[in-house]
Amino acid sequence: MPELPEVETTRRGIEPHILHKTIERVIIRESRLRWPINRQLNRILQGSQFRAIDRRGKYILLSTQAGTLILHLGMSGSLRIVDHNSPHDKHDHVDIVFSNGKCLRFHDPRKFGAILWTREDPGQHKLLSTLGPEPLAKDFSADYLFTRSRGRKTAIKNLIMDSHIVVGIGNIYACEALFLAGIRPGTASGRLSRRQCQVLVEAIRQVLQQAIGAGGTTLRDFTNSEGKPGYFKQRLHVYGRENQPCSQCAQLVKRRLQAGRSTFYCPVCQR
DNA sequence: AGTGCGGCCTGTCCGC
DNA sequence: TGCGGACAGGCCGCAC
Repeated sequence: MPELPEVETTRRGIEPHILHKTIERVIIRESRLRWPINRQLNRILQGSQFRAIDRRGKYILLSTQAGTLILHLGMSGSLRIVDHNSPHDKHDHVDIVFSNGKCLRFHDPRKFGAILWTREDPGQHKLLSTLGPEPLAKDFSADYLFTRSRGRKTAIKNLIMDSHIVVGIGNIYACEALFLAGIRPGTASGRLSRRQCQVLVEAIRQVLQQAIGAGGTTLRDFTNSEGKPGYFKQRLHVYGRENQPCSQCAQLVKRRLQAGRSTFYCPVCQR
């Protein structure tokens, strides 16, 4: 589900409610996520506080003095702030309960998400150490993308969805950024010109920033930390719009499968 | 090293 | 109504 804008929306939403709040207990109802949750989490976190709420790519990092909780929402995960006694449903797998009666609740029907504990610098963790740059940071530049795409035959859409190249871009925003940049999603990465890399980097930044501003995209079930949807769906140009007219030229938007994922594009505006 | 899949899960929707 | 199959905001880990 969540790409960078949804994860950032979630991070901003939970931060004021959990930063520097004392953890009373951790309730694990289902530990079988993508990787098993550490069963000692209650013992580890009890009595401590989160001193920073960060994001790296699609990971949310909750740091205590002793270590860091690494959260990933997978395809269907969400985090909400609720009262500790609010009734839970069958996919509410974990509660982190604070002494002020508030609760950070992890919900994930498909269980592709993850909750991992590490005592090390999270940047050194196996899952994070090989990640590419943040798309909104300076080191994600036209030069960088041009260099990394040289010699690559893989489609440009797949390349920008590869978190080892650049983090945070999933299926929706890859399609949207390529539309804004006027580039066919199936173009071999190595054939992009320097100029096209420049345009694409700017398009990625633009679409992510605007989506963050709108609180993310809700297609079906994404909700923010207050349980409310994001509003970027209304501003999608191609994603989910197969056979509907392109917003620029009225040609019908096409859908095709790329690496097993649906790709949407305008055959006229994207070359 | 780069590329392409299978697999992890549950839910929903669509056609028969 | 029931049932099978396709599909869904991700990504690791494995073959080739």
